[in-house]
Amino acid sequence: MKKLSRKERERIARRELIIDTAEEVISNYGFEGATMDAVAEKAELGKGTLYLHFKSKASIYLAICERGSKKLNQLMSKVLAEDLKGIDMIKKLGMVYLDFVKTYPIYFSAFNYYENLIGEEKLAGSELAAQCEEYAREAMAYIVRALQVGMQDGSIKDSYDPRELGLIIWGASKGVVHIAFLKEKKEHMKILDDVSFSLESLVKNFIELIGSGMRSDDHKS
Amino acid sequence: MKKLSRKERERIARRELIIDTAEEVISNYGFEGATMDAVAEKAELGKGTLYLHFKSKASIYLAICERGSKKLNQLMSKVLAEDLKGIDMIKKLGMVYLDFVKTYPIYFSAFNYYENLIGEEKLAGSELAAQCEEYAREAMAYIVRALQVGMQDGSIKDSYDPRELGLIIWGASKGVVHIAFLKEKKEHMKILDDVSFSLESLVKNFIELIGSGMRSDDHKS
DNA sequence: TCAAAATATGACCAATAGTCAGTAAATGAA
DNA sequence: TTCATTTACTGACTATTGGTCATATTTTGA
Repeated sequence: MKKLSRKERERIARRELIIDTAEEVISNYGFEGATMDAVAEKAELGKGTLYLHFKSKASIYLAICERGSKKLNQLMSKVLAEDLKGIDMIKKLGMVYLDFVKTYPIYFSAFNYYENLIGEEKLAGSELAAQCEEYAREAMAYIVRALQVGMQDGSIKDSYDPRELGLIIWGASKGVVHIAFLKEKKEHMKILDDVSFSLESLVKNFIELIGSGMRSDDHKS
Repeated sequence: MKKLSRKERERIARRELIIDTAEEVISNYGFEGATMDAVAEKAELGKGTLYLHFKSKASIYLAICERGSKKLNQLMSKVLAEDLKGIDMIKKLGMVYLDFVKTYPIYFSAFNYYENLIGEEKLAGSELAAQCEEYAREAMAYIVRALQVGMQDGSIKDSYDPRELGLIIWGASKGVVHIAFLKEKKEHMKILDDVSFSLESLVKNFIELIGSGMRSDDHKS
């Protein structure tokens, strides 16, 4: 048992090494520009070895996506554990997401990559894709939970269906952060150059905007 | 002059044919799966001919993106011409966008494709990319204009900066429609299966939500 | 009528994802 | 320790596909 355990640990370490290296290469060359040969060389492994751990290039990207989802969910779960009004939980979830994107831009890119794959087979029947989906479901559950808390404590209107509202908040948050994020990557997107607001300002105002839309009347300022 | 004009028309027709065919092939095989050979064959042209009109595969995708932007902007400009309260213009712009995405899903995909390219060179110095950017800027201008109308006619709070609010609305709308759109592509995204709302319902509620956030107090129900 | 210019073509090239036959290392029984 | 067997690794090779270019075809206009 000990022996198997060590082998298992080594196997996992190899896998992690590959993912680490892939993140590094992608950071330097982008998702398009990163090649399997480059990853193999940087990890000091033969290319074939990569394929012992991942069945395709897309799989590695999904693994990165999985890492990111896991990390984000950990951060979100902490917010849920705090003693806050529902409306403030929602706000804090928004800020946590913004912070996450700024701290780990590569995971944000990986999420987009993943979403673009949906619908184009490739990830059909993939273990990793299923895991990513599960994490996404979990993240969604946190948002819905916070909304329910808010409806319970009276800080959020209960005229919306929490699941539908959750989906809206999730989508809208991603959209706003996405657009703010594009702005940070200089070059192009001159539309954004006209607007001189920071990512923070944008997200805070967004949270404020939807916040005042969903806040129950007896909590309005 | 007549001769040159005819040649010019033929040249444009060829170009349009290629874009039409590319749209068709992409619809069948996805952006990843579509190959230049497939487009050439379907258009009954030699592959080299494609490169007389477009300098790369990405260029064709950008051309599709440009078409879509143009179309969307036409639809948006009509809304601006209507005699509506600013807040209702914003709502209508949202519905127009939703309708656009449902009617021309390929353009929505093309937009996403375009955005993913931003930052990864490839479209540096591209004529088409510049045109797409210009259209995006124009779309943004419509939203800002509608907000200004609303602030003027009193239907929208003037405590926000219209440009910042415009960016938020634009990003959030895209995010919500995006997530609702993923739902339509069956398979995967089980998170969304839990939620049985239609794209319409989602977008309407979203518009309602941000609407009540930005509506000026003397217009509140 | 025909030479020159413009246009079209597909065989070819380069890059890269993915494979596999062969090699090396680890294991564990004798 | 030895060696057969299993496991892990490798990089040369294949297949696919975006992009090029020498050649062929068509159009032009003198």
